Amino acid sequence: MIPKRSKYAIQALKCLAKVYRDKKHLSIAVIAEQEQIPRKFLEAILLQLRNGGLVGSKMGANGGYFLIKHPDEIVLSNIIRLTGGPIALLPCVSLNFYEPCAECPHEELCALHDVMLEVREASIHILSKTSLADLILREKKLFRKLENKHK
Amino acid sequence: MIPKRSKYAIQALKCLAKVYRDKKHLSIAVIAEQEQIPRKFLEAILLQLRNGGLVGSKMGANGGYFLIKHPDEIVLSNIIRLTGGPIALLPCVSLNFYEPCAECPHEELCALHDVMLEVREASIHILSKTSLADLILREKKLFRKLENKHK
DNA sequence: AAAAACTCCTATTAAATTAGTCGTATATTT
DNA sequence: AAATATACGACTAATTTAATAGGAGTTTTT
Repeated sequence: MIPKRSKYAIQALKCLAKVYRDKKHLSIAVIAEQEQIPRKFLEAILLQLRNGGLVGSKMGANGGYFLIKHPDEIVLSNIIRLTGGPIALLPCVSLNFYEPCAECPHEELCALHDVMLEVREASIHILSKTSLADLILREKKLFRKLENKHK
Repeated sequence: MIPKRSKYAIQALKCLAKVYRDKKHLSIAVIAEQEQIPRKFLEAILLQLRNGGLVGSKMGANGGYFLIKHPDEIVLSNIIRLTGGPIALLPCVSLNFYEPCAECPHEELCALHDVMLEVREASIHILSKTSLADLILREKKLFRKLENKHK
């Protein structure tokens, strides 16, 4: 399970992606209300995303946050790593949060390690081919699909 | 990340799988020492596995735990679900621990839901094709591989 | 210049989950 | 009966995650 933090981050970034082409920025308060995220919690998350280089901010009245990268370039694995932590199921197969297993004398000999590596690869493959732009596009498609059903 | 519980469970079951054909049973104490798992913690885990129908137990002197199913039939997804909980990255795509997202008005319209479903399917596919027997076989192969390297 | 609308930053608290422990009852073998 | 196991419920500790509080610093609007 990814933490709520990460889910909130994805939601917030999706909002920002939707106004990207207009070069608009959105304030914490606006995003928080739109996405039903606790204001102060969202604040911390956006700060994290800023430090991670995904978003920029503008201070002062009429300020807010905006995407630095194109919505095509921001992928889910990226967001989750910045906010959530490991995607891998075990520390010994995590790229960014690696820790050896206490008991395992040789990682090379551990079959579980191997299997968990496979799982990680499969998960990351999907999560890093899906960008914010993809999410939005996909949502439009889902909407049209549902519309047609009701006709 | 799966909890330690689940990793301990896999280790313990692997031990039991290794003595399966001899119809032997192992005591908590023996497994705990062999695998460096806190004794009492392992006790709780084995109980969980027993309630889940994976192992049986025999009380009294010379008692212990043993596999009920064949090592071929016990797969990782099974073990993790019994001890750890969800494999899915979000509650809304979990088979056994499903909970709807608070905000999502229509799950059918949520692209994230879709992506996370894909991830779950990919993970479960791997985890449920890998059995205890596979793990052991795989470990033997890895060992031989390493041996050949050193020749 | 002052007020309003923002972000920025640090610290704290609250809640939930996970890890691990203790004591005792109960069953089985020797 | 003594020794060796599991069974079980209650409890504690540690860690992580979620959320809140308060105010300092910036920029825009009026």
